[in-house]
Amino acid sequence: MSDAFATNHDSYYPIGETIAAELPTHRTGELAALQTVSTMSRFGRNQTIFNEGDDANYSYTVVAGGVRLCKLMSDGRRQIAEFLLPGDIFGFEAGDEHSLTAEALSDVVVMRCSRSNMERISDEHPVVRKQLLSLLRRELSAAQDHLVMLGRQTAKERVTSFLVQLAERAGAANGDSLDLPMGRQDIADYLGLTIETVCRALSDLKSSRLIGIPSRHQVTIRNLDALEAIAVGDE
Amino acid sequence: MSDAFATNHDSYYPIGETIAAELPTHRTGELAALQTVSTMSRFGRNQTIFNEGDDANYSYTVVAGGVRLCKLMSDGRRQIAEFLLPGDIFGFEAGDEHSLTAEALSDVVVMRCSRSNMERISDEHPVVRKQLLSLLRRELSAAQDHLVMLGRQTAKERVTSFLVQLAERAGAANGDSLDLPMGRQDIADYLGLTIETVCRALSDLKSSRLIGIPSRHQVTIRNLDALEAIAVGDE
DNA sequence: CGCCCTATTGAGATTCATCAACTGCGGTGG
DNA sequence: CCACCGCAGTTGATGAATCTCAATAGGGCG
Repeated sequence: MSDAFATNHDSYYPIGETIAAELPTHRTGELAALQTVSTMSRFGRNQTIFNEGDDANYSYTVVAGGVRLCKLMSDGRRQIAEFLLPGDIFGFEAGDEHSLTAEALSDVVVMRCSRSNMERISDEHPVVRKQLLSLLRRELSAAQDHLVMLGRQTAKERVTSFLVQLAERAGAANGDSLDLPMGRQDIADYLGLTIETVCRALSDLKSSRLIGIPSRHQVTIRNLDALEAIAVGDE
Repeated sequence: MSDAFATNHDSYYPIGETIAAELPTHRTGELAALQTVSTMSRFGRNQTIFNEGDDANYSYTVVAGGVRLCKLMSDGRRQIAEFLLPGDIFGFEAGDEHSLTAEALSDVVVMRCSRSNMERISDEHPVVRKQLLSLLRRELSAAQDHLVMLGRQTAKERVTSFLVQLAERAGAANGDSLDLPMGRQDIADYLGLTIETVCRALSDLKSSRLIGIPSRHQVTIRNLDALEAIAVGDE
């Protein structure tokens, strides 16, 4: 879980377009205002961005790469709460401390915005404020779906739901391939399963011809309808 | 799950103190402003307050009794996301629709506030706005803890964590008794277990003398430290 | 080419779910 | 006042799903 090679570069950007150009606008939308007061940072694979319990001085937006947000139990058990892709915002906390640990799934570029700037901007711009509120509620709603998955779905249903989620997020259809920026262990920790169970479920879907697995980090959707049916429990 | 006897009475209150007096102030705090534009309603045990997918025209505050928020799968599997006690706010949604179903655990009294009033007040009062934001973030943080429970804890740990949560919420110490307004099936659906497994775990804790079970709806805390240790996985 | 890391597959152990019987309590009515 | 009924909870026996442990495979990189 440790990574020696990773280093962390900060670089100050003037303002605006260069950064904005890299962001999928459908996700960040009007939060663009934040970019004007943000700093770019870079993290290597498996590097920690912040730990649960750290002072929550900054919020972040993913620019490139992927991030996982997780909780660790004292004996090492891990639960991943969320995978973040470009455009996603994280580290925007209730209290003084981060409630989750953030780690880079792959090499990742993030924009960092200080808490005070965040608050100032959201006080000044009702639009930004509403967006942040709406962001939180969407996250809450996503967490609730995640609860159903962990509490009431079988292993196969969880893995399938996960793939369907990714497919929807990417707007993928039959024949398209999905990128899996995370490893199998990450998927297992997101789904509350072991890595072996995840593998078996994937192999199973593959031999049923619902998916293809051209490489470790790619899955081809072959029959999205069937996957959606399995995800909801219609065998 | 259907209940014939339950009926629903609405009654308009003038303003203020009579209602405020019934509320535990530590929870609602300055959200008191909402009370001035709220309506009181009453629901019987197991009665539905709103369904997932219903138009989210109102937000609610529990005044007396308990409420469960849950998700249902098409085949009847149920996951309870949250139990609400007096002072808790719910039904404050991201989109046009409620993302969860709300049902009365017992006979319950709620204050209802229209979405438009809610938005107007939160636009006019920065304090209320910040409180709602903070409320959402606390809920999100609670949901994340719930994810760990469902994804990574054993049955015994889950049941124990649940009791510890209740004890903390009630500020209970060794020797104190907790009220369990919900039934065993509700607990099971909250913890992602079956009713039998919940029973066995409770019986187990009882025979280890960590708790007492004077009645169906009460649990006596005998050794909170030991319970907390089990909840975290220190056998 | 060979090593290392990740993923996959296999066999046996364990936890929890399922199915079924029984208990205890509160309410109702004789 | 007591007997019966019904529901919620508890306990027991069995089985299935998933975890654990172990061996094997595959891909990228020095």
